[in-house]
Amino acid sequence: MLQVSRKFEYGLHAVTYMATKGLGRVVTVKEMADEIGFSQEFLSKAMQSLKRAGIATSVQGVNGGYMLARPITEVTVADIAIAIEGRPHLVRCGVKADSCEIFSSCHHRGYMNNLQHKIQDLLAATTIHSLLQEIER
Amino acid sequence: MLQVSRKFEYGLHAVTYMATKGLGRVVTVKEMADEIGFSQEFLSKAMQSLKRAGIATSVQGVNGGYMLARPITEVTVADIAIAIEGRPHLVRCGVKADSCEIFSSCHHRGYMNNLQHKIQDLLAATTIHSLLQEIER
DNA sequence: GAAAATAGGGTTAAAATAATCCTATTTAAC
DNA sequence: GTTAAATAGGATTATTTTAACCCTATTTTC
Ligand code: SF4
Ligand code: SF4
Repeated sequence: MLQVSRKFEYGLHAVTYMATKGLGRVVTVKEMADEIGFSQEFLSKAMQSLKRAGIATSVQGVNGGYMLARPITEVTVADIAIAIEGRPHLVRCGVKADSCEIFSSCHHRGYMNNLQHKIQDLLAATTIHSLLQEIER
Repeated sequence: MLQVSRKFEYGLHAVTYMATKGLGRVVTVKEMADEIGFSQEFLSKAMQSLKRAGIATSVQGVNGGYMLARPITEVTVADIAIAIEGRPHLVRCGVKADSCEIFSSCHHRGYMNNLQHKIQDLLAATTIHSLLQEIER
């Protein structure tokens, strides 16, 4: 319950890795996978999600790779979570109303949605910049 | 990602149901399952967890059932989550260190654990009493 | 044209969650 | 004391979600 997905962790590690390499530097998935210690294939999927969300840009072909698309003060942990998992839904009815058999009589929805927004706000409160400072390697 | 388990929702509904019935009243799983619209068997498991955690007490035998063990101002949503799912672990290494292949070189753990505690605090900030008020049926 | 890289569809494997089944025990009522 | 209504809980199965893997296409530099 309430566990972050592996793909999100892959993505977050990739972003902090790229951030330490500087905004202009192009890094390959292979390089990141080796450095961080992740599976290249799966990390590649995470990168594709980050690209689609506009967090990273890619360069194809030989000498290609990924780099951050925006300054690290303007990307939050929430952005990465949303890029990779889509907007989080604490309860299933948020995704699809009729996926819950008691939807019409449920009185908890408001509170749950509230909670969800607060969690999202928590994630949005950390930028990659502040995360790196907190990490202080 | 970050979705609450079904069992937790069962448990939370059961607690708010019992709360509206008053502290002394004994209610059966069958009654709750019918009223709320849940599967009796599965709700029963949730109730057993609530009992073990000291949130509900049970009376066995004919005319038996469950009732709340503590005043609703002293039970929080976090208590229910912990009773049912155990303490939440946002990342797998929280449960078991060697479940993550990059554990020894990971710099994100501190932040993740921090985040986890903040989420737990969010849940702990709502008592059943305040939840009922927020719900205002 | 060869090689190195991203892009991405599709399938399989593993794990977590949810649901069900079944039996034991407790206790009130008759 | 027998029956019926209830909790207690182990065990299994089904379903869903997540993670991993495979394979091919495309892009681009040399
Ligand atoms: S129980 Fe309520 S909040 Fe949870 S999924 Fe169903 S309708 Fe949504
Ligand atoms: S990546 Fe880091 S935080 Fe996540 S499970 Fe592994 S060690 Fe823990």
